[in-house]
Amino acid sequence: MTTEREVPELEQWEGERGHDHAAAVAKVQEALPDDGVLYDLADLFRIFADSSRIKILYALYESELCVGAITQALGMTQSAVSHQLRALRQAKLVKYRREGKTIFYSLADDHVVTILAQGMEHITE
Amino acid sequence: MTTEREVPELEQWEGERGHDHAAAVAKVQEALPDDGVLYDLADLFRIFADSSRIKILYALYESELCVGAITQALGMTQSAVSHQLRALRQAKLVKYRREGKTIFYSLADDHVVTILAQGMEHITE
DNA sequence: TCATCATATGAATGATTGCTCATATGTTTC
DNA sequence: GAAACATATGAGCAATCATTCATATGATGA
Repeated sequence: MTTEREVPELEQWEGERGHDHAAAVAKVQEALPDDGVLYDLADLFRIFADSSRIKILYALYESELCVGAITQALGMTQSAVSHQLRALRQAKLVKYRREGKTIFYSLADDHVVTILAQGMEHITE
Repeated sequence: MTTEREVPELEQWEGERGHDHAAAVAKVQEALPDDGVLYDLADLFRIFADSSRIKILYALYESELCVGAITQALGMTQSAVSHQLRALRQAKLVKYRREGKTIFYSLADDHVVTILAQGMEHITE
C-alpha cells in the first residue's frame, strides 16, 4: 500500500506569498485523475523500473518460458527469478500455466509490449 | 550509475542439474538487447515509478506550467517539486523555458503521453 | 547595489526494495 | 510412501530513493 498525501482544497487566492496561479491551478486540479489511480499507475511503472524484470519481460517476448530457462538465460538465481516473477504476476504483466512440475510463463497482454517499445524509442532517439 | 551483472556465456549443456533448456536459452540470449540499453530502460521507467512525478507529468499534460503553479496545484513543497523536475529533466521527459524569473515546464515529447496512457489502460481494464 | 521573488541544490534521514540463504510446497516416478 | 525435481516463499541485509531543511543561484526593480 502506498502512502497517502493530502491534496489542498481549491480556494480563493489569499495573498500568502509568490505569484498568483489560481487559473492554472484550478484547471490542473480538475483534470488530475484521482490519487488512488495515480498511485496504482506509479506501482505499475515501478515493476518496469528494474533491469532484471525488464530482462524477464524481454525474454518472455521471445517465447513462453519456464522458470528454469529464464534462470539459465539471464544468469540469475532461481530464487531471484521466482521473486521477480511474483511481482510480475501480481502486476498482471505475465500469466502462467502448469505442465507437470514445470510452470511456463508468458506475457499477459499487449500493453507490456507497447510500454517497453515506447520506452525503448524514448531512450534511443 | 547502475550496477553491472555478468551474463553467462552460451555454452554446451554440461548436465549440472535440472532440465535442459539449451534451445530456448540460446534464442533468448541472442534476442535480448544489450545490458546497457536494458539498464537505461529501467532507469527511464524508474522516473515514472513515483506518484509525485506522475502527478507532475499529468499536470503538464494539461498545460505548460511554472514551478510555483505545480507546487500549488499538487500541494507539494517547492523544494520537492524542484528535485523531481530535475529528475524529469535529466530523463528528457520535460523541457523548460525561462521568462524573467519564472521558468515554464512542459512535456518533452509524445512518448510520455503514450507511456502514461498505456499504463492507465493496463490498470483500468 | 540592495531587497525580493522564483527556482535550484546539498546533506541528512526514514522508508522501500532486490538480492541471498534457507526452507517450504507441489509434482512425478519408483 | 520416499526420493528427486521444479518452483515458491520468508527473513534479513545492503543499497537506493523521496522528502525535508537550510541555503545558494539567478533575475528584476528601485
